[in-house]
Amino acid sequence: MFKPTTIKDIAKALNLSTSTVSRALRGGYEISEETKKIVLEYAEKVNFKRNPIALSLKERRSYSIGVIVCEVANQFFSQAIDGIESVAYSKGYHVIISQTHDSYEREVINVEHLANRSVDGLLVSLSAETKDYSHLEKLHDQGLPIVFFDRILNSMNTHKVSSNNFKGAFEATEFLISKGCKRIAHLANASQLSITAERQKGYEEALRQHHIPIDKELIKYCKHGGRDQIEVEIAVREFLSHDNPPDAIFVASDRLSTGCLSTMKKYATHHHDILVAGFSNSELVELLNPSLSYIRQPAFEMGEKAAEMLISIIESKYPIEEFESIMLDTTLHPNGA
Amino acid sequence: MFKPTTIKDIAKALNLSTSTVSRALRGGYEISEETKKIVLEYAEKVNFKRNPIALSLKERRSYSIGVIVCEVANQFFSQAIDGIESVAYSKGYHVIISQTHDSYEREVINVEHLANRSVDGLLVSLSAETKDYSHLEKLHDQGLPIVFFDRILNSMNTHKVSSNNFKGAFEATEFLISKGCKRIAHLANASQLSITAERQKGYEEALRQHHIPIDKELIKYCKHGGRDQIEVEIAVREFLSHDNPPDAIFVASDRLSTGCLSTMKKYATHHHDILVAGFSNSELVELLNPSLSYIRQPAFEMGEKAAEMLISIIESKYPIEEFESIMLDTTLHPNGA
DNA sequence: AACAATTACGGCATCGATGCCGGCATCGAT
DNA sequence: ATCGATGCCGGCATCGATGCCGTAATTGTT
Repeated sequence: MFKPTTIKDIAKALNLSTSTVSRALRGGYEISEETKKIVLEYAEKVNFKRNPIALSLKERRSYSIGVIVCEVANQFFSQAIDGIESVAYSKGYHVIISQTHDSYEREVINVEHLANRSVDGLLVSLSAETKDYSHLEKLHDQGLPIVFFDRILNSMNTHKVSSNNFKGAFEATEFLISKGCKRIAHLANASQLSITAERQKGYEEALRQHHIPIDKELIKYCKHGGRDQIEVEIAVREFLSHDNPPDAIFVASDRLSTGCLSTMKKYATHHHDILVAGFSNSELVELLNPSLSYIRQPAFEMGEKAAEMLISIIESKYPIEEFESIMLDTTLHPNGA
Repeated sequence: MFKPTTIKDIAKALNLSTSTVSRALRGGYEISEETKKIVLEYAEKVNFKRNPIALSLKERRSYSIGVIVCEVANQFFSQAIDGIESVAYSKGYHVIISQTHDSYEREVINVEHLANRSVDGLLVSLSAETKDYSHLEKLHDQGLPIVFFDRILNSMNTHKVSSNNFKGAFEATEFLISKGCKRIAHLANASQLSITAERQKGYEEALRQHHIPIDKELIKYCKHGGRDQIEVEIAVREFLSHDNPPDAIFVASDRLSTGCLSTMKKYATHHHDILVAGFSNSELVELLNPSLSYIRQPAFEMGEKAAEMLISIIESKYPIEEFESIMLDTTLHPNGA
């Protein structure tokens, strides 16, 4: 069996009390230099590591933060996680990652699991399916620090980090217009997500400013966030088979963008006539065919910011009253014909 | 502050002892139906959740398993993690993911962190840089269950899950030969990795069987696993600028495959003359240009198997003597001209 | 020399949940 | 009526580390 050395083992071996050993190892004040040296050397020798579980129990904190994302395979989130980890590690926190796969039930289970395991706080990007937020609100009311990033919950009073979705969508749509497109479809994520509304507004505003009518038949939502490829296929094929088909598609997220391209390659004989622009943080975008103009979010920085904010709440001595909402800029990368 | 209800709170509220409450909530034997009902109802009412930290301390186990991978952004690993999670969740275990980014130091830090946090076992895929295995051997000797997957450590006596790298590499190379390629380069991972040796053997055996000489100048290793894109670029550009350049490249891993294509697109004017085949579990492969013939590993199944094996060790009442090595088949997906 | 002050360490309770053991009460049996 | 059996529950130690408090021994002060 796996039995690490404890402070008690050291105390017994050196004929000291556990208190003395503990203080020799930590603060060290009130302990003679001589004893300290003996203890430190012996601890080193037997490869002593203090048990963080015992500490968590006593101190009511674990020095770990939980992260809730839909999936780590999505490059936006894996980049954000890298940002989160870089900040967390430098401040002595461990990161526990949990995937919802855009399922509401998984989100509830994972959130409760992490809360029970005494994470000191939660970084949350909502699942596409989530419409009921009571599992999060309950914990927030109990005092658990929560910071949202990307897919935020506006109604909760806490820190939030997002990118400028309106502007990103606006620029992408305007780019398509500048390329001469007149009928621009919009493939959107689940309608209850914050990012969906913001990006749709950007899309519609760009059309409006360029006097292009908004056609509701050219806007389709994927309510499971494209968790199943088939969901995306159906939507895109409806666009393609429209009486008056679009000459461009603006896609609202990473997974949908690639799903859209796959479908086009599979079914559209003349897919080079349709321009596609979408949100994507994939590192492979430049290699794609059909090509994709893409809006990139500063995922790493968003992760950093979110982690910094969460840790500042965790370590704050007084309850926070004033919460911040940070918005970072996206960048447009034009591509293709 | 965040203070969940404890068993003690319930005991006080109902004027019972903590032992009684505990037994009422759990086994329930020796407790009258009446008391049980009262306790259960009250616990439900105040949303009681037992504290897993306290349990971990007492029971010396956490019902969580640690996973060490180089990076979750790599689709092979994110798929493997999905497999791990599906098994772990169904057996009541939580999964803690840790990324090494193919750095040896990060691997050591993360392994020790997880061991300290009392994971019940570890699923490990080695970092590309790792040559010294003492951090893992020490824990294994202390009795911590460890199962390797993909990038395994042959010298350690434990369960292992891998794919048939030899066969996969052999088939890919043979495919390139069948397309008429005569000078086939090999872009490999760090030389100390198990997968590197196995794949190189498959590559060389295919050449041998088809009477193609093995040219050591056409084999290049990326000792950081392509962590920096520049590492891949240098290797590929050396291939391209060779006096007698290759007409095909067989690439040994996911990240290297995409890095190779990027470099070719960037620097090779006639890159369509060079066929590329490589290991990749990316879902975007079919959309890539230049196109990539790819060998796919059953990542999800590998994760499942590895998790099942680890949990079987953890839950075994007697020390395991006989360890298994499982090997799963890959599939070749031809593409391009 | 007598007392205060400081040094250096041990004892003990604590965090939350569990389980052994011990005890009280009620019931049935002889 | 007395004893054993059983049902039902509380007390207490335990897991590892910490920190308050108590205390012995040594040093310093007048």
